[in-house]
Amino acid sequence: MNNLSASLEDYLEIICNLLETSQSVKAVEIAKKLNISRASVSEALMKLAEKDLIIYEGHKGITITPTGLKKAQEVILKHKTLTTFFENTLGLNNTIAEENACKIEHVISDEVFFRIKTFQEYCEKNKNFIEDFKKGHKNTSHE
Amino acid sequence: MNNLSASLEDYLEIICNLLETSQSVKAVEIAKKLNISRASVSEALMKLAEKDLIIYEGHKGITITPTGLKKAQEVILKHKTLTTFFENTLGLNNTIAEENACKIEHVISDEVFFRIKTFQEYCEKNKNFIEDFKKGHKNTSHE
DNA sequence: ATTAATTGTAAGGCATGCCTAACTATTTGT
DNA sequence: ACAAATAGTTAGGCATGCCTTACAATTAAT
Repeated sequence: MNNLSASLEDYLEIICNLLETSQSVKAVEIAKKLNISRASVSEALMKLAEKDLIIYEGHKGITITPTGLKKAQEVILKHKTLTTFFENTLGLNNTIAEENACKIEHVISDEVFFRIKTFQEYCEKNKNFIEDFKKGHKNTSHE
Repeated sequence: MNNLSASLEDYLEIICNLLETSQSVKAVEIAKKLNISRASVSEALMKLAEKDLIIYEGHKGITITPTGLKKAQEVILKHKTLTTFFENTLGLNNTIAEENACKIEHVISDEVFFRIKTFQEYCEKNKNFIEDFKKGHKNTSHE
């Protein structure tokens, strides 16, 4: 009962991102962001609150708990690292990189994730190697 | 209605793999392989048959159609390529590589997949670069 | 303060994908 | 050929996660 579904991880991630620019988030903002109904968001928020990942008080808005923040940051780190790897190392465009990171972040294990992170950093230090690779892919990387 | 769920892709993949060693596959073999009930397999096979990806005739066994084979091979290629990338380039052990490939193969887009494939081949030609990277990870790669 | 607009909740539905239990059909062994 | 074992199906359940519709609560505007 401790593990979050891909769906709940997404909610948490969005809440955390929205909280960076405003004090408290409203359910309707999430509904708009995810393009789903207010009712579905309401249900999901109840589940997150039950797991003590957020504090949800209806019209008063949503606040994240320390546990929730930790979990959200883990997902966000996966998201960012994967996006960077797809863009900077593989040379793919941002849209494709984001879309794929969004899905893979929920299924990748910590071991593989951290290894990709380290590898990405290693590649960052070896620009020549990556530039040579990217030369064959001018098409997709900058459309 | 054309897109396969991760679950149905898994069934198709296993059917294809089992067909390599025997003429026709039985539902019970899949149930054992996936560790799920015969009833669940039965349902899934009906769905695959309805989509014309397999020919299913109960006790007579399962046969794959050309369309089904094509789809299965796509998934299998993703699976193999990802596993190889995780093992040979990132230096992770086979179990972790397989587990992650198994999940990512269902959510990764073709663009990202083909780029990883090309990148993996590029790395294969530049052993030094990869060997230097792997030197820091003796632990996980060969336990 | 009262109405209107916005936001949130509850109820009932649908699809996926798994389960068990009970039943049917087929195959195998003697 | 017939009983036993094996394989497959059906029915009813459960959880997730989405939907719509209708209703309730809150906030904003006049």
